Amino acid sequence: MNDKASIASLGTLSSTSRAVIRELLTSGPLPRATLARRLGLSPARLTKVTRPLLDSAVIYEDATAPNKTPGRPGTPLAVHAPRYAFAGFKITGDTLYGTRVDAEGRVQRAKSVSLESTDSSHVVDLIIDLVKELGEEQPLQAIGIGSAGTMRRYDDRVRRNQYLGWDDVPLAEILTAKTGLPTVISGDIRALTVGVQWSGPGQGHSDFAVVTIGVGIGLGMVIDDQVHAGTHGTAGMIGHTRVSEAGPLCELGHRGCASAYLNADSILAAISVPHGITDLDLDGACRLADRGDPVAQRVLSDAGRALGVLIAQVVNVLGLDTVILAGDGLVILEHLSQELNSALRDHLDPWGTVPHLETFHSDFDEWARGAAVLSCQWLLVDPPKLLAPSITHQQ
Amino acid sequence: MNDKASIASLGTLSSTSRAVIRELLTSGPLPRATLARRLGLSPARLTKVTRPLLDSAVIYEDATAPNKTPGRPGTPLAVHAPRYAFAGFKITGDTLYGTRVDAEGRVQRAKSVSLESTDSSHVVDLIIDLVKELGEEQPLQAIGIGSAGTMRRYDDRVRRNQYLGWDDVPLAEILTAKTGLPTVISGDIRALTVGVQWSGPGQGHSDFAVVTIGVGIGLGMVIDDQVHAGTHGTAGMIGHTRVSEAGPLCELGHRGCASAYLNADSILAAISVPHGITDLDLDGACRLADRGDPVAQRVLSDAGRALGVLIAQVVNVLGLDTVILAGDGLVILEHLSQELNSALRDHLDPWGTVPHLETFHSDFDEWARGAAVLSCQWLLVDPPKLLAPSITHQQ
DNA sequence: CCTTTTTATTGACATAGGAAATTATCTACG
DNA sequence: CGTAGATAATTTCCTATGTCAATAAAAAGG
Repeated sequence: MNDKASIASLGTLSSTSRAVIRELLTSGPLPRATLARRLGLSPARLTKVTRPLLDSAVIYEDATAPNKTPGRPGTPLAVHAPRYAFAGFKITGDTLYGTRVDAEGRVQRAKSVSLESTDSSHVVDLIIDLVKELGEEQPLQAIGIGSAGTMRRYDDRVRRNQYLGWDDVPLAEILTAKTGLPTVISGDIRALTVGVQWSGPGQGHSDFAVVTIGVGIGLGMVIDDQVHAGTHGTAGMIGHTRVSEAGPLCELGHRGCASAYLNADSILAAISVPHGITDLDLDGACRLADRGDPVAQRVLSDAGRALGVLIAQVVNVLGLDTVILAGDGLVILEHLSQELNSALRDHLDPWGTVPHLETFHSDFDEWARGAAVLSCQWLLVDPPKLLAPSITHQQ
Repeated sequence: MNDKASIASLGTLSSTSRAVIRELLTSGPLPRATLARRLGLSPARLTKVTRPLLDSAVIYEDATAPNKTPGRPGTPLAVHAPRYAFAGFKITGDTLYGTRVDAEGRVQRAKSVSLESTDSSHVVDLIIDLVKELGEEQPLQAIGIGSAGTMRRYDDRVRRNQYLGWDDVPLAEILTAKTGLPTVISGDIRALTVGVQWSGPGQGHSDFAVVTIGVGIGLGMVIDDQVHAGTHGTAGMIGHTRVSEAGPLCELGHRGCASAYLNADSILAAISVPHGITDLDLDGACRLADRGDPVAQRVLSDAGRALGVLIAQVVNVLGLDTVILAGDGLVILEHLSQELNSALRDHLDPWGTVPHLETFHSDFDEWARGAAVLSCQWLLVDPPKLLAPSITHQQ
């Protein structure tokens, strides 16, 4: 009949429609019957909910997959993911990484620019330029930003960012005013975790943790399908957990804390100082260890032990069976897996279960991608009140 | 008109009605307007939802509280809590503790019996007898059971209980068959945590942890208003967290683990062995420390340090601002608060916030009370499908 | 007494959802 | 090849849940 225009924003759909899309995005194409069972709806309702989504080309009927069970085969529904684009940014102390992804989290474009200053108005200008550039070919649904700090899961401002020197910058309001796009802010590790959850190795897991190593140590966690940030956004601060009473000092003067063993700078200093060398990087450290250098070997095995202890503690508290390792420091992982595993087993509670460890090799763009996926999740889970519902059901 | 009979089971109410009752039970009497705002409903809906609840005397209109703001004062609604009774049990290795509580978690009766054997059929018989006795004066809404083990939040069976030697006992099914009452099983620490959450010091907090010391170390956590149990019910297993690389051995042969410092038996052995005494209890240990006994003082301060490290780790992972200390080992707390606080501050992440520590003095009945509150929460949050809805709305 | 302010109720109406019957489309099997 | 059995999807009809706008109610302060 009346050919409705396509849906402007996924955030204006009804909660049931959004639940359908969420399920399709996180689980892949599914027939109506399966969807109905998963969402606890009747088949009748599902037909009624999906019809307007089909009419407006938010979703489509997938080619019928071959079927070996008796009975009429279901026609899988799938989201027209490429029709919906999201912009995601990661702000580090010196660089702004930006990506455009589709609803399934596939990166369509990526671009990074150096920060000339950490002044918030400068960074805002850079973000706006990048938003315009990324949105040239296709309108954007939302903007997601990840940076260090103590933001809540879906926050509207940057809180306590030590690298940028920002405290309480209402970035979402500013960007929404200047771009007209709904914007959400989150801690970078939380954004990465959402990327892992919806379109990474966390898919299909209701509970897991992401542990990142690199400049610092990060912990993101998904509990009951939700990213957990803590009351004040301070969850996952495990970088200064004491691993040993002896051991090296971290930059805060803690002896034997995790960052003193695991931060890239700590590892490099621990190797290069005794050897009197400079210009070492993690790859170089690994090569040294491969060649039998005792200092490098010891430093890396100590790092492995520290990581094992950390993971064990997280698993003991949360009772997880999946932990995903990520971060740019991951190159050292194969040199420390032995110590890691033995420390993990040694510190796990005997009544707990040994978690499945997965590695997720990722660069900085992956953090920006996570922020984009975060904005998509935000629209589909907890959309801001902006516009009137775009489609209604008729019986 | 037709004077409907009073509601048989709270579990048969609609989800909105249950949300209203939940809010009233956890926040106390509230006027309709406030209730509507908190639950995200329109005032009109609230009037319509609460009318049948008033008609059937599930709730009542409280005496109007004095009011100083302009405008018509609201009439607070309150739950007829004493009309609804729940039975809660805690099963230890040698005793069964039973309580009957009302919907607000107030204990109406309590009784405990010793187990003659840990045989499940024997324990089942004891529970059934106690259920009958507790339900004499008033019909029971549900049964809640707490025991050690790796049960999920609202489970139907006892899994891996080391003290009873049970593994996979379908206790809920058995008890429902024999008593006709909906039954829910949970880990004892989780049951205690629910008691703390709904009618204890956790009221009003969306996120907090309960740490218990006594025979063992327990950790219960509430995240986003929900008790967290982990995928396999193994969350909160922090008893064997390594606190130090030196230190005493625990019963599993871990050197310097938390139980080696904090379990009642460990503390008592550490003091009585050097002194060559027997028959020491925790009160005695405290008296020794008060009198200046260096062994007792050292053992207790070590315990305080261990507890501080444990709490810091939990807070670092979860980002909590409230931690509640409980358990029968709490008597030693004032002797170790100094070491506890310094270890806590020393091990907390500098970007985290120092949590508010509260103590909750409780006996074993409190654990049974928690199980009863758990069954109430279960009915109101996630009721089993048993009966047809008992009241309907008419426009 | 009247205005302001907030709470509570009412009735008209829209939407979300389910149950049961019906139709559609596949496999298995004689 | 045709039919029985199984499962998927739709249709029809009904109910439950919710909003909106208008109105009444109950206080405080002139």
